[in-house]
Amino acid sequence: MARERKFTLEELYQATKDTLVHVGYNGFTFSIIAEKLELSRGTIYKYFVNKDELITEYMLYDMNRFLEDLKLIHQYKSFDEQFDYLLGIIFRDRTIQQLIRIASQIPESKENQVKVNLEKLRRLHLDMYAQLEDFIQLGKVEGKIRENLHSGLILGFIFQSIVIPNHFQVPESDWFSSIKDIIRFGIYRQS
Amino acid sequence: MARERKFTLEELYQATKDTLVHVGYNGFTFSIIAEKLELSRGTIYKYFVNKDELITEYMLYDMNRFLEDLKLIHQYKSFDEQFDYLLGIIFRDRTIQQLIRIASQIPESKENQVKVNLEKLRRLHLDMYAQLEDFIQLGKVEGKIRENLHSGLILGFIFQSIVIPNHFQVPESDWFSSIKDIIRFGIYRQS
DNA sequence: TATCAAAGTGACAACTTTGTCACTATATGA
DNA sequence: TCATATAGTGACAAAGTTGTCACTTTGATA
Repeated sequence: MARERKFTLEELYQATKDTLVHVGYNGFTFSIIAEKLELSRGTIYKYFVNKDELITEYMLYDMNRFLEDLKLIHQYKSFDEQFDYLLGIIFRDRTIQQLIRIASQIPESKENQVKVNLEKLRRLHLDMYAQLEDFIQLGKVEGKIRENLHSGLILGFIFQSIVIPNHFQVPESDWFSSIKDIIRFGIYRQS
Repeated sequence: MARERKFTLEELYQATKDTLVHVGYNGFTFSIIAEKLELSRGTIYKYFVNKDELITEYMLYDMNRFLEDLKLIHQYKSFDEQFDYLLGIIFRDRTIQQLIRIASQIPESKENQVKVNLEKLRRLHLDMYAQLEDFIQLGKVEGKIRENLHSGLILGFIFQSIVIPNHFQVPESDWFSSIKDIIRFGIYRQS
């Protein structure tokens, strides 16, 4: 009983993600999205009251997806296996921490849905951090990682390393395994 | 023979840097700068034809300053000393690679001065890379760092590590020495 | 094949940002 | 104290962005 839609929610979210990563929160406009999806700008307003609502809805979607993957880390019992698994999912989803940083730029909105979404995002972020904290603790209990390193620093290292730009077009799998290697053992030759 | 200026170039550049880091290229406006310096917007146009010229002039200034510091690395002969020195200046100037990323967002301008500045910036960036490449080679020749690691990855690792956000307010000097430690030896306990 | 619910459009007003310029202010020294 | 060079201002037009809405399109189904 209705006309066919010209785009799917997934396409819209993909365009939102690409645009956010490319031009940042302040460069994000509905015009850019409309052009990418070959729509008129007005159409997007049928689904989202403004850019903050679109951006936060997309972020919730993507963050939930990432958290589902993250929670599967418990399938692995040893720290080494968990390390491999975690690095794999972060590498696949390289934008996650960039999005977290962008989320913190969204101004306090009077739009109620945006407020609610930002609150939910904050909770997801805490949940994510709790999962990761468990992972670090396991590493310390197993004696795999040094106890004197602050876990916030270790996690920061992991997330930042993953997004090092591969300017020299090193093949993806070599690049990825070198990153894991550096995180584990650093750049110095073992004496 | 003239009226006193309400601001110095250093103050203007400082405001430019803070604003760029805070809101990104697309969020940058003369209004924000004018407000910070308690000026009218029109005043800034007396000195810079538009935001791209201000931003690129500021970046040249800051990049040149950083490169001068970087070149002093040759005062040190051993890789270990160079490593400490380099990490120190990058840590002091945490914004450098963020600025490099922002520079790549400035659109091709028809304004001639902006074109020239962007070209100069590209050359400075290459010069910087050449210096850093020497540093990595020294480390490999001395047998300090592993030869199988791509130097682009090592440098990326160093620059990204420095900007890990210190959410937990770990004292600056502890934070800094832990970062150096992880870069050298990774997060795993040495067996 | 007529109906109608959902999808899409583009023109409009309100608002913001950008760049210009005639004008005002002030420190210096003739 | 007055001439003048440089600094600063705020009002304006042009351009871009945001949000709204009456209208058109389309496809399923009665």
